[in-house]
Amino acid sequence: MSAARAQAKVSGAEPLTAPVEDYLKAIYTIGKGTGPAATNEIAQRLALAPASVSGMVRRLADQGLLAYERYRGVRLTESGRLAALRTLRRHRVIEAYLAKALGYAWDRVHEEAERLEHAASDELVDRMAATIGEPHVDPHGAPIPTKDGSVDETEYRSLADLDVGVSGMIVRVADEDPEMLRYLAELSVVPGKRITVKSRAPYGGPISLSIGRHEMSIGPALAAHVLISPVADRAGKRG
Amino acid sequence: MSAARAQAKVSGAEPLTAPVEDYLKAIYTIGKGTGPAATNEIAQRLALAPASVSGMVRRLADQGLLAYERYRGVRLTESGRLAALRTLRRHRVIEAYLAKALGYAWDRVHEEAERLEHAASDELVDRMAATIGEPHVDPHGAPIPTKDGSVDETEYRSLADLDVGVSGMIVRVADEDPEMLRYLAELSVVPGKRITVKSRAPYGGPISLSIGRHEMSIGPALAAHVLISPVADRAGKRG
DNA sequence: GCACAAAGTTAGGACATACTAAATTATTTT
DNA sequence: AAAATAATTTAGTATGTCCTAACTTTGTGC
Repeated sequence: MSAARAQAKVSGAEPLTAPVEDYLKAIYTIGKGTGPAATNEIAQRLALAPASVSGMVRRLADQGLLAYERYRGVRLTESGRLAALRTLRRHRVIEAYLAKALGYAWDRVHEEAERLEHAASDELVDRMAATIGEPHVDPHGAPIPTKDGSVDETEYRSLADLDVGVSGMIVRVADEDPEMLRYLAELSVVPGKRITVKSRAPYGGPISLSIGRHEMSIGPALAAHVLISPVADRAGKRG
Repeated sequence: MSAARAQAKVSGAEPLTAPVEDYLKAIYTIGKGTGPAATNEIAQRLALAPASVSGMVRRLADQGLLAYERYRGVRLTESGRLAALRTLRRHRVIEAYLAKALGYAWDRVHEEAERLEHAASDELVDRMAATIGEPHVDPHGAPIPTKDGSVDETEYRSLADLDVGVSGMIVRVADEDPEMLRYLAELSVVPGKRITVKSRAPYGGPISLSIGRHEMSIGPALAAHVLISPVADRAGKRG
């Protein structure tokens, strides 16, 4: 497990607004923590006009949350990264809590968490986490940052990239599209399942899989949203 | 138990903003549901300048949530009253849930609920309520409105108004001041306790009480925040 | 290396919410 | 009923977040 650690600079910060937290989250996930994020991509992820993003990133840069050069995209500063991780922790703990303590279906937790993450205090989130046994991942397999800003940054391969014959453990699926999540659950494509790629049709054709006794085939667009931790198969071959 | 019922006019409403919900809640509690609320009182309760309230109530009136005549105060319309009750239900269910399911102290639930009430969906609130057994009151004894907009509107007498010798059951205490709540808890002045007024000093002097074996005395300002359901005492006398 | 496309920014404006200061209306006192 | 006081509103302004339209910069293809 590769973990990134952050110096806990105790910003004397007033609380961030909901839109600001959303920007930071988006920039974090685009840049995978430290990388740059393009204006257009931020805009797309937040469903905003690019012009709006230009304005906002300037303000966030003034507040010291971003490093920003005109026309060059943005990058989180250390304090911006920590703020993003706090929000991400909130979001994922809330998702896990809703699923485990309140019986939410896994395709419904994202939307609810998306609002609650801006209103829940750190104390509430910590109590939720404690109540359900300090989970390390949310219901879709996304790692939950710790209070001090550590997070598992292992990069997994997507199911779309696995070679034929390779087996792996499903570790994570994309969490935003409820319909997709329901479909995946129907197919038993959920974190923790062992999966084997049986065959792949060329030119974007279907990928055939087996999970336990079940056989199925899915398109590459869907497969790209399923992340896999490779494990040796019978022949000792790796992905 | 007197209950007020409301015709569930299914407004095709976009969700209300947090400030709007706060205004409606304030107006509801000032007017006890149907009465008028003065601009100044709304302003005081929300810690805003009166001028800000004038502006807002006009917009709310335009939206059909309030009946408003310049210089005459406001009154909730039926749809405004229902919206206020929805928020109040959210708030109180959340308070009860935090206390019962997550171990929050009763002096901390208000602040957390104050933020969550604007972010929680009806579904979440209903699940919370179901999980803790559909409570009828929050941790401070305030009645929880039902989903269809009914609420117990019984008006109780405050401890400050009880005559000497009278006994009663504590049904509710004011919920906003954490320090006061901690003090009351220390004295066992909590909902459900049987209380008897032993004596009252004149000119705003202390009120002497007994709760079980405990004897104590408190000032009238504090007593005013404790609501009592009168019960016959040994002599059959009533408050 | 120039022209065009893509990406990004600025300009100007809207809306919700808040403020202070000044004006107005309502109420109370004398 | 006039004057004084209290309550409320209007006027003008600020901030945060968003928009569209027009402009500028960057990068690509020849």
